[in-house]
Amino acid sequence: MAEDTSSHEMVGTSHRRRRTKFTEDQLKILINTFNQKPYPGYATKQKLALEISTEESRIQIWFQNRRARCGFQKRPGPETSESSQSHGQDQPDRKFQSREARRCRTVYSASQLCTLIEAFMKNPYPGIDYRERLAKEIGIPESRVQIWFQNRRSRFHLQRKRELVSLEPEDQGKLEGLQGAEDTQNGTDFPSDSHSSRARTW
DNA sequence: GCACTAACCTATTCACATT
DNA sequence: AATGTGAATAGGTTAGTGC
Repeated sequence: MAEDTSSHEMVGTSHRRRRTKFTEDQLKILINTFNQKPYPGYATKQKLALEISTEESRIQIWFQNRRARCGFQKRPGPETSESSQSHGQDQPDRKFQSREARRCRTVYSASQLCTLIEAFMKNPYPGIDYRERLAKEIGIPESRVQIWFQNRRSRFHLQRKRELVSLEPEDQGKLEGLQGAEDTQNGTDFPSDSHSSRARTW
């Protein structure tokens, strides 16, 4: 109970969301659903969220963590069902998975993207407070902002990898050295203030 | 301290629209 | 068909909470 968004006043790098405490009843419902459907679709998650009065994104995280704890290690596989034998080695149980529909794809307007990109260039690891502010500003749920940042960072990393591969060996050395040096959060160097050259293909 | 677990991360894949 | 990108996933780490 030490939280509350004012405990640290920070630039936004790592201020986490307040930890959710599920009640016994909530957990009962979650576990029950999990036992029947470890990979619920969006509709199920929404319904659950309503039922136990929490956000859908919390349900999503709970299922992720639960699967990890329960040792799930196979995706349910694309809903092609019978067709994917090529790598269908040892699906645990291919019953429950005529996969339910995903959340509808969010379509961002140009101005929303502009705001997001600008924010990303300032800070690729925004804390909960900043994400919420941003979400409010552009009128989309905070969970979407979080996912957008995740995808953006991933693609940034990917882009950098590709660059490294295409560089001369000597330049690679330089770059790698640099990386090690300014490594911030997770072993990466993001543009902290000025984004470099390519910002727009992804 | 330690165990448990929500929150968060990267890397990868899926899915679908656009080019 | 290739590309771009939001959504979902596995698997890992960080950190709050309760004992």
